Amino acid sequence: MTSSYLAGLNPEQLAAVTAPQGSTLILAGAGSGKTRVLTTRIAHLIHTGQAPARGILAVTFTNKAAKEMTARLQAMAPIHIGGMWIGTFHGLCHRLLRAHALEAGLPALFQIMDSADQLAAIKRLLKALNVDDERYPAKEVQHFINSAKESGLRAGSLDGAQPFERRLAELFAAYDEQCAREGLVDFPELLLRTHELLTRNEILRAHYAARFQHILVDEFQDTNRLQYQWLRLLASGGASVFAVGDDDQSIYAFRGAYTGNMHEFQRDFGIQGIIKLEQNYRSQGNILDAANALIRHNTGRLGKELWTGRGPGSPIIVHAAPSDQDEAAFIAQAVAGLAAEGVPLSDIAVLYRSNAQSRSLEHALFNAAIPYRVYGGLRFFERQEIKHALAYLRLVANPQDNGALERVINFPPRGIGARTLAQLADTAAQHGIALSDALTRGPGVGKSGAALAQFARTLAEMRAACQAAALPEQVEHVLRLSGLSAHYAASRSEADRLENLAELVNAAAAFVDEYTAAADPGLAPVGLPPLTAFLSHASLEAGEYQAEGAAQALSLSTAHAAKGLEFHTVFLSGLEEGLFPHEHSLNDRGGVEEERRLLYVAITRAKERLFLSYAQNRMLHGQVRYGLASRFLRELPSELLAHAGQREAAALDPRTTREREPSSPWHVGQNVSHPKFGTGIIIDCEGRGQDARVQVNFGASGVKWLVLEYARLSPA
DNA sequence: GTACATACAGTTTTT
DNA sequence: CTGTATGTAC
Repeated sequence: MTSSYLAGLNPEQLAAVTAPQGSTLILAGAGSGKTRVLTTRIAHLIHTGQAPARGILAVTFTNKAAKEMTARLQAMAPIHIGGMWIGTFHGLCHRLLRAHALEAGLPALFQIMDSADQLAAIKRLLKALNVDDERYPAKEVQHFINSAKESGLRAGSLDGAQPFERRLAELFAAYDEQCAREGLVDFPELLLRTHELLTRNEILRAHYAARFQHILVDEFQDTNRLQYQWLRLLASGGASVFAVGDDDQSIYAFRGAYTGNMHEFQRDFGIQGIIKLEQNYRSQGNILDAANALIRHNTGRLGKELWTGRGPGSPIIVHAAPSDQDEAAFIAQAVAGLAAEGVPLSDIAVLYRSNAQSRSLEHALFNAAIPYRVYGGLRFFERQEIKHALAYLRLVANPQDNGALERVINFPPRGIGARTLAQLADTAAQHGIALSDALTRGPGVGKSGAALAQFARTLAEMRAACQAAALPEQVEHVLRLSGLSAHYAASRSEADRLENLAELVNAAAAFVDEYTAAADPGLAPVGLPPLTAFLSHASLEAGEYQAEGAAQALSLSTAHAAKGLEFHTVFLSGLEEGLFPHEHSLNDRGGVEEERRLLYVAITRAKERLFLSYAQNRMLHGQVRYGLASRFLRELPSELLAHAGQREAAALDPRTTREREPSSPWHVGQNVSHPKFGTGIIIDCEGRGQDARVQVNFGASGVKWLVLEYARLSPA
C-alpha cells in the first residue's frame, strides 16, 4: 500500500513522521519543513491506526499556528480531525476549565482578563489597599504574580524572608481573592488552575491521560516551566510526546521561556536520540552560511547546521550609513530598485530590533511613495473603543466585574468622577458587594447620586434588552444604550472608531456562526451563553480580526514579530552596538546569546537577498547617538559579504536615475551576467552617462569595476 | 469634574 | 522626539 502523504519527505523528516511509539525530540531548523512534519505525523498516526483522532492533542503557542495546523490537516484529504484537540496552551486550558469549572473551583461563567485588564485590576487593588505605588509599582506586582504563577507557585507557598517579598506575597493573595470575587481569571491562571485541577483530581487526570495517547508540541523551546509540568501531567498515562523545537530560535527567555525544558525532556522521557532537521528549503547558501557562522558563537547548543541543495545565491550586502535617515533612504531606494526588478513588495521585509526604529523608515518610505504595513500594531480587540464596548458586555454578562464597571462608569462622560467613584467603592466595601450593586445603595442624593442612579438605570436597561437577544443584537443594544455609538458619531475625528464598533457586531455574528457550527461539541460546553463564550474569545484571540493591510505592501516588523515568516528579500537595519545587541541585554546572563539567536532568526527569514545596515549616527530619544557596527557583523564570514557605499544610494532608485539617465537600468544589489566573468552582483555604482561604472562581485572570478559603455553586461 | 501643562521615561511579546 | 502619567487651574 502506498502512503502518498509520505511522498517527498527527506530521510530525516520521514524518520520524524514515522518515529516509533515513545517520545521524540525533533530539532527543527528554520525553514526545515517543521509544520509539514507535524501535520504529516498526525496524518500518519491516524492512517496507521496508532491513534484515533480523539487520542491526539496538538499544542502551539499562537492562535495563528494552531489555525495553520488545522487548515493543513483539513487539506490532507481523507483525515477526520473531529475529536482531535488542536490549540494553544491557553486555549486548551480554557477548554478544560470550561468543561470542569466546578471541579476547578471557578464560577461557571468565569471571564478571562488579558494583560491590560490584569494590570488595571492590580492598580485598582493597590489603590483599594492604599499601597505605596512608589515601592510597589503595579507593573512590578503584575510581573511578580505572573512569574510566581508560571513557576507553579501560589501566594501561600511563597516563603519570603524579606519584608518586601512578604508584602508582595500578601498582595498576590489579595489579588487572587479579588479575582475570585469577581469571577475573573488571568492568562497564567488558566494554566496554573488547570495544572492544579489535574494534580488534585485523580479521576480527571486519569481520564485525560488515558485519552491523549499522542501529544505533539510546536515551538517547544518557547515553553515555560509550568507549561512543561502541564505536559508531563497530561503525559503521565504513558502518552508519546512529540516535541518539535529549535534551541537556536529561542528568543523569548525574557518572558519565561526555558530552553532547559529541552534537556529535561530528554531526561524525563528517556529520549534516545534527537532527530535533526537540517535541510533548509527556504534560503540560498550564503544566507545559511552566514546564519550558521553567527550561531556558532553561542555556547551550550544542542548543535545543528543548516544546509541547502540550492546554490550560494547573492552575496549579503552590508551598508554603513552616516545616519539613521540615510540608512532609511538607502533601504527605500533599494526597495524601489528591487520592485522595479519585479520582486513583489509583499515579498520584502525591513526588520529592526525595536519598534522605535520604524519611525525613520516610515518617513523615508512615505517620501519614496512605497506602500508599507507595520506588523504588530494595535490589535482589533485591544482598541480603546472595542475595549469599552467589551467592558459593557462584560457587565451585562457578569455584574460582579468591578474592573469593567470602573472602565465605563464615566465613558462616555456622564459626570461621575474620581470622587464619586471613591464613594461608590466605599459603599461597596461596607456592604461587601460589587460596585454595580452599590450603585443604588449609596446616599442617592445630590448631583452625583442622581448620576449614579441614572447609570444604574442604563445598565438595567441594557440587561433587559439583552435578555432574550441573539449575540449580535446584544452587541448592538449595548452600543446604543451605552451611548458609545452616539459618542463616536458626534466626533468627526473618530469616525474610524465608529466603524470599528460596527465591525464588532460583525465579529459577533461571525463568532456565533462558528460557535454554533463547531464540529466538536466539546468546544462549546453545553449551557455556556454565547456572550460569555464571545468575551473569552475576545481575550484569547485579540488579533483574530486584524485588518489586512494592502496586499502589495512592504512589511516592517521587529525581528521578534517576524519569526515564522519568510521573504524574498530581507533588510536588517540598525545593526549597531547598543541596539542590536540591545544595551539592556548586555547585563543579563545569556543576554547577548539571546540577541544572537534573534539575529539568527532574522537572517533566516530571507530566501534570496539579505541586506544588513547600520548608522554611524542615530537619533535616539531626541539625541544623537554615535553608533559602532554591531559585534555580530564581525562574526559573519567576510567572504559572504559585499560592502555597498552610500555614494551610490541615489543611483539605486531607478525612478530618480531614470530622470537623469533613462538608459541606465543598473543598481546596487542587481544580479548581472558577464560573458567572461559569469554571473555576479552589483555592489557599487559610480558616475553617470558615459563615465558610469559599476563594481561587480563575480564570486569566484573576483570583484571588478566595469565601465558600462564597454562591458557587455546583461541582467541575470 | 474636566482641561491643559508639565515631567518623565523610553527592548523584545503571546496568551 | 514621543506618548503616558501625574499635577494644577478653571
